[in-house]
Amino acid sequence: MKSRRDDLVETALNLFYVHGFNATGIDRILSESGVAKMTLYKHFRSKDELILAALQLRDERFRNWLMAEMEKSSTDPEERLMAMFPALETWFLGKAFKGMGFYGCAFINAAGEFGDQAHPAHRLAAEHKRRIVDYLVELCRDAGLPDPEGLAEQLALLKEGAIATAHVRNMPEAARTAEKMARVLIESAKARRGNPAE
Amino acid sequence: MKSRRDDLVETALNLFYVHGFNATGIDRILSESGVAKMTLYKHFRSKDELILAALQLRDERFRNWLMAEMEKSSTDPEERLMAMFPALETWFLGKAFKGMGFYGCAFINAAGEFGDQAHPAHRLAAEHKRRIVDYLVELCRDAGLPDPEGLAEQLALLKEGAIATAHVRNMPEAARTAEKMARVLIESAKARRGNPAE
DNA sequence: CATAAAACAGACAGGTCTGTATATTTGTCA
DNA sequence: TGACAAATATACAGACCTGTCTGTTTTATG
Repeated sequence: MKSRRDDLVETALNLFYVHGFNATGIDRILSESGVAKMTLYKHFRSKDELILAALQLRDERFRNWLMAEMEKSSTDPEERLMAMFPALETWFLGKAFKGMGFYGCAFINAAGEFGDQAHPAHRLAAEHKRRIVDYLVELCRDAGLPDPEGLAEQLALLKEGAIATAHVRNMPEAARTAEKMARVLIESAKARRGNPAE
Repeated sequence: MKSRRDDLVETALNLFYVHGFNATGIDRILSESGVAKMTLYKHFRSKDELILAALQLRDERFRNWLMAEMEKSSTDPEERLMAMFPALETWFLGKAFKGMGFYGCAFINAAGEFGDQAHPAHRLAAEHKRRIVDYLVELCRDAGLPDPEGLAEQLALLKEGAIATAHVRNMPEAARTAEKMARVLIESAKARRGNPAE
């Protein structure tokens, strides 16, 4: 059972994602969700709070989707890591979230609009990224890969690069580029296991 | 001799970069640049045109800076490629452009606010990224590296990933992560030279 | 069914935004 | 100095923005 609050946050997330935060007025969110203005301000103190709620929903939904994609691919941790990249490609192609095309990463976009590191939306974006890195570290550890923290940071950086490239340049194939790079980097890390010369 | 138009575009670029495009009103650009409103609309038809002019200035200035940083590092093409990453780090630390802190990539930010691929600002962002890739391809070729186009795309992807990571998570050290990755990828490409098995 | 909470419609205040109009001042160059 | 172009200040129109207020209707629950 979806509450009016859920309708609101859902609609807000979609509009913010497609058109940006500052460019999306609450009147549009209200008319598209069919919710009255007073109801909005009963649930949220301000538009900023609605933005935060939308980003929290996005964080939860995106990470759940990504982890599910990775985990359904295999039971092997290393294969699960590599499964991140085909998952990204389906996202880039607009096939990941129903009724929602690809407009880049909502959190990179949020950090762009709210450039100040102290802004709550920017902090939320940083948290989102950190949570994903944490998950990758876990998988690297399970896979028995050397320097799991360092390798997870590398894979996360590939993910960010693929997202930015796919969106700005309209190049969904960036996922495949990142995939190839990940393979090389993981093999290189393995080759240096116990042989960390240089 | 700087014209009023230059003052306008310069101030606009700074404000757009720090606060975002939609969040920056013309009145603020006018008051900070000390230019009258009618002068703006004599030089530009609309705010959108001013945004495009600011992004064009940014494109020119950023690429000139990056290429100069890379070229002053060495005469060897491969070393020049690798010099991109220390250059990125000085940027992330706010030491690249005087009086201008680091607020991510202006073009990633623009693509975020103007999500539609057909929007002129988004297209300009894509062009900016393509021009940088072109330069990297050229360097890869000069360095005699195999598959220069593919390798340049990889290095560009590392650059995007480092930028996004440095900005969203406030991690300037992402430049060093990307640098290490680049070294591995270049060595791997060389090792497969004439031996493109698998 | 009765009652209370929730959501509704719609107007409105106060501010900000882009863009225009008008009239005055500044600067340049002959 | 005189003439012309450029930039200025200021006011304003019209739209949009967030957030508030009032009163009505719907919905859920006992």
